[in-house]
Amino acid sequence: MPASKESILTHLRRQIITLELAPGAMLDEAGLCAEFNISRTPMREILRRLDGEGFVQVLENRGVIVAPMDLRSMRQFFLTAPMIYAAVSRLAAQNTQPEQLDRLAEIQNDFKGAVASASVQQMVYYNDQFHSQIGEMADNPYLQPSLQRLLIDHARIGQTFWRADKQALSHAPDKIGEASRHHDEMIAAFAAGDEELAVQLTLQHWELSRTDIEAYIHPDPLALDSLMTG
Amino acid sequence: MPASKESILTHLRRQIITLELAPGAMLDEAGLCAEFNISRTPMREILRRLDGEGFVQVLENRGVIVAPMDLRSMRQFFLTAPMIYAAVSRLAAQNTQPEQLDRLAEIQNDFKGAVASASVQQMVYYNDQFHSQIGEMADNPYLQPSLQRLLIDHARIGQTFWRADKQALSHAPDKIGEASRHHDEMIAAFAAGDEELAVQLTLQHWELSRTDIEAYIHPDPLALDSLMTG
DNA sequence: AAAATACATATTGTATACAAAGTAAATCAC
DNA sequence: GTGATTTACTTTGTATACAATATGTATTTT
Repeated sequence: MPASKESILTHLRRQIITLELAPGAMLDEAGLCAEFNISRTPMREILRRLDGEGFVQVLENRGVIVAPMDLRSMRQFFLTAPMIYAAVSRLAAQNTQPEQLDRLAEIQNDFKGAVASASVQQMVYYNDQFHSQIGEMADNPYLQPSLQRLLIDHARIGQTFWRADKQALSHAPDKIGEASRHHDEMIAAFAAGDEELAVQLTLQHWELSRTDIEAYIHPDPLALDSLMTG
Repeated sequence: MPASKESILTHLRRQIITLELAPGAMLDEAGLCAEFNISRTPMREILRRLDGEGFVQVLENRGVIVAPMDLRSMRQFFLTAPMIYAAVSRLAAQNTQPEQLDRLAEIQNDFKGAVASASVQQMVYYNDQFHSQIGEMADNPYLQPSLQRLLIDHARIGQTFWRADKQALSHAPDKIGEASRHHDEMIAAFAAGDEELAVQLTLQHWELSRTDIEAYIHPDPLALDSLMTG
């Protein structure tokens, strides 16, 4: 039996943000059709839709690739993310519906489960879901598409954030725990409709992620120093 | 001979932002196929793409409609537009490439031509192109999709802005002329790489548009007053 | 007569066959 | 042997036939 289009979309989106499908990787149309038991027409529609959402790029007459991550746009990412995240959080705090908040808490629960089971892929996935849900709550059709694009690359760029192994955890401050605590505090801020707190927490959360990513891209020069002098 | 997909996309986008196709209007797939001499498969692809860009909505098993304009999202529009426009202008001032600036000047020329010939549809179209081009110059893949969505509704909501007839022009301040002057000054600011000026002009430009739209939605209550007392 | 069901019709979604474009390999020229 | 051109093959794009879903009308039932 063929898989539903919606489930295929969800599946491919998850594979892309967890890096199961590498940026720039070619997607084989025929192969995907076989994998999900559907014909080319609906599969092509799925791939075009993923293109519209920024997950893949359709190259005319030359197939489909997973959206590449060039360092060129990295700078734009760092400039744009805090602005959009803050704006979305503020709106979410203004507009939160009770069921949406319940859903957010549910996702945060799943996220904690992923942390407990040390599954990086699930952490990445549920963290993405968490921030997506805040986008839903903001209920702003103009910001939504930019937020989604930021979240795709944030999930992929920030992958290392979640890869802290046991050794690192015992030495370094528990970043994952801190991120999770932010989530809990954000839920409380949304519940209270406290815009300012929501924004403040969002920026703290961003800062945590940013420093980690920058440390990865731009490792501490002292380490290099000791290599040269030692 | 069948029309190219690109030309059909451009055509439909133009029809939608100029209100030639009304918000919420049903689009007849078969009719469009006949009109452009292509089969259903590529036409469906075009419609899905327009959905991804926010021009239309594909309703599962129930056809395609031009993206509706509900008053619900109007508030979000007013909240979001100045933030995104300002951010895009700043980035554009930072990144402007000479050829891009030439193209911007070219569009502004076409825009002035539209003003001279008093063609509202062309004014709407070239004004949209002008601001789209600034988006190109900003070269930020994360902001681009939100900007595009804002521009779709800005073009449609602001339609009345350009409909100032000769009578109105002789009495009221020349808003169209002012908007055009803003465009010229923005080109100069981009050419000089003057971020602050570009942002300031963009916000002035927005303010001009905003007051006009609000005056239309929310007419001067004094007129109502005189009706009641006279 | 009003409501509900069943049928006919129109429209949308999917599968597949065909056409066109791109890619790679082999042949030919130099 | 190297480079260009032709040819075979693979992959993508388009047309069309078929299936499924929705809609509107007519009929039946109460």
